[in-house]
Amino acid sequence: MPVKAESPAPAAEDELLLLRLASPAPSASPPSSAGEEEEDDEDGRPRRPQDGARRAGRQRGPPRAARTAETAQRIKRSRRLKANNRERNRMHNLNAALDALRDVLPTFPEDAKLTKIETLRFAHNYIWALTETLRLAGAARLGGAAETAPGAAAEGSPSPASSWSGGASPAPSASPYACTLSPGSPAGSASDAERWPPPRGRFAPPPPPHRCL
DNA sequence: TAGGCCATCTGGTCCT
DNA sequence: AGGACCAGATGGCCTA
Repeated sequence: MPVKAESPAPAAEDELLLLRLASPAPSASPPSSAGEEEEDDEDGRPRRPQDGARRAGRQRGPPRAARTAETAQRIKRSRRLKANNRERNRMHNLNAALDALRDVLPTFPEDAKLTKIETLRFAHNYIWALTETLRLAGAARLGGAAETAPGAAAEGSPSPASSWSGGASPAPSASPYACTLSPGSPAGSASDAERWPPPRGRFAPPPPPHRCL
């Protein structure tokens, strides 16, 4: 399965993150927000002067107001980091689900990795094709010979079983894969994002005639 | 080098 | 209040 080594192991990843966050990384964060908080204290806690020091007339550290502001800043930063962590995990979960989806989708060559958008579109079409196959098989079992005749499938497209079985070469001619929307399709234009088949020689079932993602 | 894809950070919004 | 979800911004990597 074509899973790119994209992220370190979760535990190590967290440590990496902490390391990165502990030192102001030059490239890790966008300029819009990078300067927002500079605080990378060693311990992350506001310093509390010893009792003796407090009496010493000379105040050590920033004045009280500054300290509370600093604390607020620190709390804010801490929450942000936690939110970042959650967001990262969320996206990792999403990617894991996407990988699981990739695993059950046939591709050619087998180790080709579909992009996210391709995976979703392919899955959509694949499900449609499987559904169509089931429908036609059921119809055939019921003796609907006329319905299984070539070209009798949805809108004149060939039977899915014949059209995309076993790594058949994808586009015979442009139209069945081009996703140029049958009439009434709600999807707008067949932009480059909707090109079909995908450019890297992937095996792809025909898109459903009703609508393209 | 431009463009596509991706991971990450971030702030806003909604929900529990 | 805190977490989930979302969309925008940004920078890195890869390929044509």
